[in-house]
Amino acid sequence: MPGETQDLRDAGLKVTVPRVKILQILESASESNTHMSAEDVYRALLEAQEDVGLATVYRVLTQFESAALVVRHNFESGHSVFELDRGEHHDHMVLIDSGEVIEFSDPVIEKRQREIAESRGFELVDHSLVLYVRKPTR
Amino acid sequence: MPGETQDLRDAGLKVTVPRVKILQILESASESNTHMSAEDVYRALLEAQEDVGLATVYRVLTQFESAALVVRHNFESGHSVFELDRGEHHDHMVLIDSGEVIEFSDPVIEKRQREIAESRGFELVDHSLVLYVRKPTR
DNA sequence: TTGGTTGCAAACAATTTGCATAAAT
DNA sequence: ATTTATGCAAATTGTTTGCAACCAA
Repeated sequence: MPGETQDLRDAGLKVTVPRVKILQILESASESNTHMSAEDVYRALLEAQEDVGLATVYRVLTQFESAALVVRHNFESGHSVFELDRGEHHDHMVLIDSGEVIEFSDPVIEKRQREIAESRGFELVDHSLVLYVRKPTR
Repeated sequence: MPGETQDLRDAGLKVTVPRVKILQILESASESNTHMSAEDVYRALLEAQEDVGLATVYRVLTQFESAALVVRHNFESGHSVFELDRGEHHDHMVLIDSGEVIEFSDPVIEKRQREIAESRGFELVDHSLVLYVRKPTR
């Protein structure tokens, strides 16, 4: 009866060991505000002695994305990273030196984006905003 | 003495046929506000009867990026698209249905981004903003 | 029981690299 | 004459798919 089981049921997915375990891994990553790649999740599973194939990790993550349990980001080309969808929308700030990701949300920008799209005659469906920042030189 | 030749010299790159031709292709794409993938550029070269290898296209585009002649975007995972860097910064709006890319620039958002980074104690170095929009349903 | 799920290997797509040859300065 | 660039094929990387065995409902 842990939460993961219910989350999976709600998403209409069968409750299997790989899926529960992957959800748990994403949950702990979420606590430390970390974004994981499929490869990262795969390694975490191996460390936890779980014998899950990499292909399954990809399949499960894609299913989770469709079920809106996770959000996929393509910050850089070459690979995707995933994070648990905790509902509230936010944007990202990436520290150039460390690669650390900080989340933020700003109503002014959100509003302005909608205005810009509408002023061009469009409806804003989604957006992606990443600020690349660094600690001031001194 | 065409402009491309000088651009390459200024960038410290040898003036070769592939490089000049690729610059020209990116220039005409720039006029029609189009973003091209490496594959797109490669096909354009073939159509122009230029016998340039795909690997060279990748190498040249990467060099152009380092030389700040072009900007690379990763709108969607799987492949990069390139556009000539005409100096003025701008963001992008992608039409969900057609994939068409529209450029825009908004001082309010630019300013706010800087404020957000600074309020967290960081210096804004760069950013990426993409609005995914669609034509209103009716 | 039975259809959804998994592991494994093979298949793919985008991009990179090694190397011998060709071209630019 | 040197140094750098190119073409081609082979190698890499990230991700997807076919399929037989497996497992949750």
